[in-house]
Formats: sequence, C-alpha cells, structure tokens
Amino acid sequence: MTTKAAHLLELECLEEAAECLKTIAHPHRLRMIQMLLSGQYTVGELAEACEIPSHMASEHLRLMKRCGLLQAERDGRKTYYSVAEPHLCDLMTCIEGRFGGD
Amino acid sequence: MTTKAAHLLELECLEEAAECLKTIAHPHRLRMIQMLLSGQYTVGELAEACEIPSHMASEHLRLMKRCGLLQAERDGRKTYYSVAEPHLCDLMTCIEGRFGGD
DNA sequence: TTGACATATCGCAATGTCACGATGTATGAA
DNA sequence: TTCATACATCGTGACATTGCGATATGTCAA
Repeated sequence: MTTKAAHLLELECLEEAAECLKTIAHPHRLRMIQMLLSGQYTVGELAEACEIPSHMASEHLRLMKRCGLLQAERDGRKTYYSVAEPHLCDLMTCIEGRFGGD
Repeated sequence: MTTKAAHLLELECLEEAAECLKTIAHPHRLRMIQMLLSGQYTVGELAEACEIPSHMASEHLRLMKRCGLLQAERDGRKTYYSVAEPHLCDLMTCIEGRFGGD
C-alpha cells in the first residue's frame, strides 16, 4: 500500500537527526558554525563574534562537540574549535540558500 | 559566485533559520516532511505513519504550517497537507545523506 | 609563588517544549 | 435532526533548554 514509504528513514535515524538539528537550531550556534566552516577559531573569538560572554560560547561549543559536529584542540591557554562533521557544509549551504539569498 | 564564501548571515536571518530548524528538529515532524515530499497526505495518514494520535499530528502540522514549511487544503472533512517551502527537499537530502547511510 | 588570562563547569530561575486528555468545530451520512 | 468522522484547539503537568552569575580548572609570565 504505502510503497512510497520504502525510502523513508527509520524512526531511530530520524531521532538522531532531530537531535542534531536541535543542537544546530540556535542563532549563536549557527553563527559559530558559519565561522568555523572557514577555519578554526578560539572560544573567545567566537564569543566576541556572537557578542556573548565566553563562558556561554563555551557551553554552546560543548553541546556541538558532544554530538560530533565540532572538535576541539587545546593550545596553551586557548582552545581552537573546528568542524568535525563534513555534512555541516552542505547543510549550511541549504540554510544560506533559504535565508540568505532570497 | 562573486560574493565571498565566508560572508556571514545577519543575526536576524540566523534567528529565523534557527526558528525553522527548531521546528523541523523532531522525529515525527521529519517523518511527515519526508512523506509530504512525495505528495500530499491527510492528518490521519500522517498520524498513522508516525503512530501517534491524530490530534498530536495536527499540532505538529500546525507548527510547520505556521513557519511556512507546509500548507493545508481542506476537502470536506479531510485536510490535505503538502510542502510549501521548496528548500525542504534540499534540506532533507542533506539529512538523508548524513543519517541515512550510516 | 602570585596574578592575569582563557576556558570550563556549576546552580538556579525563567522560559519553552512535549505528550496527553478533554473539548470544540466543521462536515457528511443516516 | 442525530450521530460519527476528521481535524483543531485548550489546559496541564512533566521535562528540557536557556541565560547568567559564580566558581573552578588549567596555562603562562613575572
């Protein structure tokens, strides 16, 4: 009957996807991701760009690192974050196409 | 393209994008979107596919309609929902590419 | 060592989201 | 009309998220 359903993702996958999207769905986190797609930045740099205190940026970055979107590398007192999930680039392109170009 | 690849979206746009992503970031809603990308369905059909009561499906659909992702068309007692935002297809392709293959 | 800096974590209150039952509103059939 | 169907909305309690101050950890320089 519902042969269209053949290509549907399992609910389990959708839950994982929803978890990831929920993590991305925040203006400051989107801004951070946009910056990190062009290179690595420190917590302080990302915080300044978002105009939020660094300890809040740190918390956002922790959440995105937890679900595999970002990775962190420590260098002395500074922590450099960078993109760990290559699909983030495509996803951001989609978002920019919808909310930036029209 | 002529514009710089690293150009950032305004925070205002990012807030709108985050709002939209937050709406999508739910397993049942993702399932509904996946179905609706292949045609229109009634509230009852979508509810059955998600194995949830129809009044909960109705609520999910209302939220997605509110932010312009879906549209509704009434036919007698039934309400057919369909995709209103063409970018949803690209977005879903991204999600399937990330979460469908692993 | 002390002190400043960069980042991380804790605790809490405000807010938001979710599922759920109950109720409301149309529509069509009997 | 009465009734069942299909959908929409309301109210509530449980739970998660957010922002923010306070605090903790780790690093470097003097």
